[in-house]
Parts: sequence; structure tokens; C-alpha cells
Amino acid sequence: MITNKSCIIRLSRYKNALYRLRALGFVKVFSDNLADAIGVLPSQVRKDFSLFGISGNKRGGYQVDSLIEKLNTILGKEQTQEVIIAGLGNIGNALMKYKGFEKEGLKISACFDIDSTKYSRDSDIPVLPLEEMKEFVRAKRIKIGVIAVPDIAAQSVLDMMTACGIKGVLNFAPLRLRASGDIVVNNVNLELELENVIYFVNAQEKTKVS
Amino acid sequence: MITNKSCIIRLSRYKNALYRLRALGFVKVFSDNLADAIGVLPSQVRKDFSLFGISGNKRGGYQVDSLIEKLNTILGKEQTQEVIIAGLGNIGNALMKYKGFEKEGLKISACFDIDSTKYSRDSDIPVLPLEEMKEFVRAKRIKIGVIAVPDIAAQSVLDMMTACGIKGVLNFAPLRLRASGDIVVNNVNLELELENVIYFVNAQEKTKVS
DNA sequence: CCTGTTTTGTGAAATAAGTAACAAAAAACT
DNA sequence: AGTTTTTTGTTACTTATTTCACAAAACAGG
Ligand SMILES: NC(=O)c1ccc[n+]([C@@H]2O[C@H](COP(=O)([O-])OP(=O)(O)OC[C@H]3O[C@@H](n4cnc5c(N)ncnc54)[C@H](O)[C@@H]3O)[C@@H](O)[C@H]2O)c1
Ligand SMILES: NC(=O)c1ccc[n+]([C@@H]2O[C@H](COP(=O)([O-])OP(=O)(O)OC[C@H]3O[C@@H](n4cnc5c(N)ncnc54)[C@H](O)[C@@H]3O)[C@@H](O)[C@H]2O)c1
Repeated sequence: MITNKSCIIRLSRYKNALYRLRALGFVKVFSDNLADAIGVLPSQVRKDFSLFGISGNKRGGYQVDSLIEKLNTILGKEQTQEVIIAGLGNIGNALMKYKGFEKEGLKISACFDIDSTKYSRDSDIPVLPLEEMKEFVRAKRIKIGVIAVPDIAAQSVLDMMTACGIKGVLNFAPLRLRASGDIVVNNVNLELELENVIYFVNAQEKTKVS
Repeated sequence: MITNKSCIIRLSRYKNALYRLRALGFVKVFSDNLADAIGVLPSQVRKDFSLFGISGNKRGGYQVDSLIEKLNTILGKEQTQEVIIAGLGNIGNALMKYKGFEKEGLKISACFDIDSTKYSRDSDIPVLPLEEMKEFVRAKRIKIGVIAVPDIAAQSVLDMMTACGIKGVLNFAPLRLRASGDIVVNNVNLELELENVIYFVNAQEKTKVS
């Protein structure tokens, strides 16, 4: 099992690039097409593929269709992945309303909140009380959850998701969650991402002067 | 100039942990307090500090106040950073309404959109036509921008921001932007983050079985 | 069918990042 | 005052990731 996160991110990017290339009429691609598309070296592309046992044809490159298929298999995108969201606030809403997930094979199946004014059992994406999470997740065998609740509630929501049988979580709360068992937690911390930009801007300014 | 992104991210985390520790009454901390707080090894903490010339006292650890100050200087957080947002859709709204930025020294100064129904010149955070970006950014000497427009508009917005004198961008559009000049672009791709979770969940399931 | 060209696939080399180890400084204790 | 303990700061080591380089395969053109 390859545990290099940036490598997996690249696979996703290759896949996205391939869809674009296919739309442009490409039937086969070379490692340097993909490299250009996502901004890495051709040898990185081939190395990544080699790691996952993906092989093309010497001098013939890779068949776009079959490559997309292989990447989707590795990335677990053979069938639509159902996802639940906990916390229908700013971030939760943004994700729920986002149209782009569908074409990526991601489906927001339901949202859960503690605020009863937000419940809407019959809408396209139902908004349900937290208490119904376990039932819902088990019935639909959902494995992926998003945490978009206030910081102080995040740990308890993670624990609940773990108890429901969720296996992987994307967490927006800016704190370190203690994951029990074998649940995968991926953190997105937007403040940190902004601070990161600020650091690099300042750092660049300083080196420019000197 | 240190260009290791994860290192900078750790500095931000140290800083956040230090605020929490200070609130708890800590006046000095040891490398292993910080290590515990953010989940790395004490030697990593000391190495990071060493890289930036931060030093403490042998057997006495680090003074919390002065450490926070040094980190804030490195991270460019001495004064409030003003930020503009392009695209007041799902993500743009979520960011604009988020209360947490203020206490991090980040201020959303304005949003820019092409949809005239969204304009509100007099609200707390003004929402202005795109055309006014240059004037606004120059007048306020703003250096940081967020791109939260639809994918196809993202490149043109980046170009515009570059022309306005913006130096760093946090981009939510899931495509590779061509950055001209010395502008820093940090991409947040939420689909990719979700796909990443899905990969690791599947990978873990497979290794569990075998 | 042979020769030249292109492009893959992978092992080796280089670079980067993280971990360990330990001397030196400073405080605490006797 | 001297000994022990603690904790830093840095160098050396280890591991991870990226880049290079080149043989082998595949096709193209004569
Ligand atoms: N909005 C942003 O731009 C932004 C930026 C950075 C970080 N974050 C982080 O993302 C998380 C969500 O932020 P937000 O702005 O969307 O918050 P929010 O306050 O807008 O929404 C939180 C939602 O969670 C619900 N909630 C509260 N407790 C709950 C619980 N125990 N179980 C289920 N639902 C519960 C609330 O009813 C509310 O609907 C926070 O941790 C925040 O720090 C958000
Ligand atoms: N919402 C999400 O959860 C989510 C998830 C993943 C990725 N993204 C990405 O984030 C970006 C924004 O997504 P969203 O859901 O907020 O989009 P959205 O469609 O809700 O909002 C886009 C906003 O940008 C404005 N706009 C359009 N063209 C513009 C231009 N040239 N200049 C300025 N404003 C312009 C629109 O009027 C609208 O207000 C997209 O690239 C999307 O792919 C969003």
C-alpha cells in the first residue's frame, strides 16, 4: 500500500487531466503530456504509474480510456461514493450546494445538524438530526463523512461517526482530532492555508530585496 | 528562505498551540509540550526552531510570549492581513461569513463578483464589481486574494489579481493556474481531498483483509 | 529486414525531510 | 562548591521522495 499522500493527489490530478485530454480528442497520451498538464516531470509520471503497476506501451504511450479506468479503480471511483456532512453551517452549506461533486462521482447523501430549524427531511439532500446518523449510515453503508461543525463539537462528531461505522473523514475544524480505531482523518485548515500564502509572500519579498 | 510547506504549516500549528497553552496559564513551554500538542516529535520542534534561528534556554524551555511573537513575525502576522475574495458563491460566502478569521488576524476587506445582484457597497464587508478591484487593492495595498469563482473564470481572475498587485492567492478552483510573475498560488482542491480520504479508506480495507 | 527514433519502465543517484543522539548549558539539589 | 538532572541546539543518521539515466521495446521509414 502506497501511503505517500502527494503521490495519491497526483493520481487524482492525472485522472482529471485525462478527462480533459479525452474531451479534446486524445486517445493516447505520453508521460510528458500528463507531466505538462499537472506540472511535474515526465519521470515522475512514469514513476507514479510504475508504483501502482500501471504500464503503457513503449513508444505508444498510454491508452487514455484504459488509463482513466485504472486510475479510477485505484482511487476507488468505480461507483459513486456517498458522503454525509455533519454541520450545515457556512462550510456545510457550501459543500451541499456545490454542483461539481456529482460529475466526480461524489454524492452528498445527507446532512446532520443539531439545529432543528435546519431539518428538512424531504429535500433533495435531507437534513436530519444528529441522532439519526447511525441508522442512516448503516442502512446506506456510507463510509465517508465531512466534519463542518464548530471546533468544540468536532471531536464528539468524529467519535459519533466512528461509532456509526464511517471509515474516512474530511475535517474542517482547525484542531487535532483524536482518531480512535482505524478511521482515516484528512484535515483541511483554511486559516493555515492562508497563513501559508502570507508566509511565502513575505518570504519572497524579503529575498527579492536582498 | 525555507520552502518546506509542511514546516511552515507546523509553525502555524505551534503558534496556535501556544495561544491555547498561554490561555491555560503556561509562561514557558518545552519542546515536548509543543510536540505533544501538534503531534510531532520534540526533535522536530527543535529542528524547526533551529531552522528559523529561534532559540530557547537550556533546561528552561521557551518563553511563551516571546515565542509567539517570533512565530508571528515569521508568519507575517504582526499586523492584521487584509484579504479580498473574488466570487461570492458557495465558498466565497462561507469564507466571508466565517467569524474565525478575525481572531487569527485575517480580515476580509471586500468581495468582488460579476453578478450585480450581489453588490452591496455599504455592508460591513462590501461586495463590489470586479472592475473596482484594482482601485480598491491599490488604495488599501492588499496583498492577498482568494479565488472562489467558477473554474473557467479562475485564470482570468488570477491575471486580474496579478495586475492589481496581489502577491499571494488561495485558489479553490480545481485546475492548474498559470501564475505570471512572482505571485504565490496555493491551491485548495476539495474534491481531491475527498478522493484522498476515499483512497486511504479503500487501501486500508484491502490491507486489513490480507 | 535493418536502422534510426521514440518512449517506456526501473534501478541508481540526488535531494529533501524527519529522527536520533549527544555534548553543552543551566538549573536544582546536596 | 560540586554533583545530578533536565532540556536545548546541532550534527549525524535514516527514511522518503524526486530526478536522472539508460536499456529494452515498439514502431516508422527506407
Ligand atoms: N466557514 C469558513 O470559511 C471556515 C474557515 C476555516 C475553518 N472553518 C471551520 O469549519 C468548521 C465549520 O465552520 P462554519 O463556518 O461552517 O461553522 P458554522 O457555525 O457556520 O456552522 C456550524 C454548524 O454546525 C452545527 N452544529 C453545531 N454543533 C453541532 C453538533 N454537535 N453536531 C452537528 N452539528 C452541529 C450548527 O448548528 C451549524 O449549523 C469550524 O470548525 C470552523 O472553525 C470554517
Ligand atoms: N462549493 C464547494 O463546495 C466547492 C467544492 C470544490 C471546489 N469548489 C470550487 O470553488 C470554486 C467556487 O465554487 P462555488 O461553489 O463557490 O461557485 P459558485 O458558482 O457558487 O459561485 C461562483 C461565484 O463567482 C461569481 N463569478 C463568476 N464569474 C466571475 C468572475 N469572472 N469574476 C468574479 N466573480 C465571478 C459568480 O457570480 C458566483 O457568485 C469553483 O471553482 C469550484 O469548482 C467549490
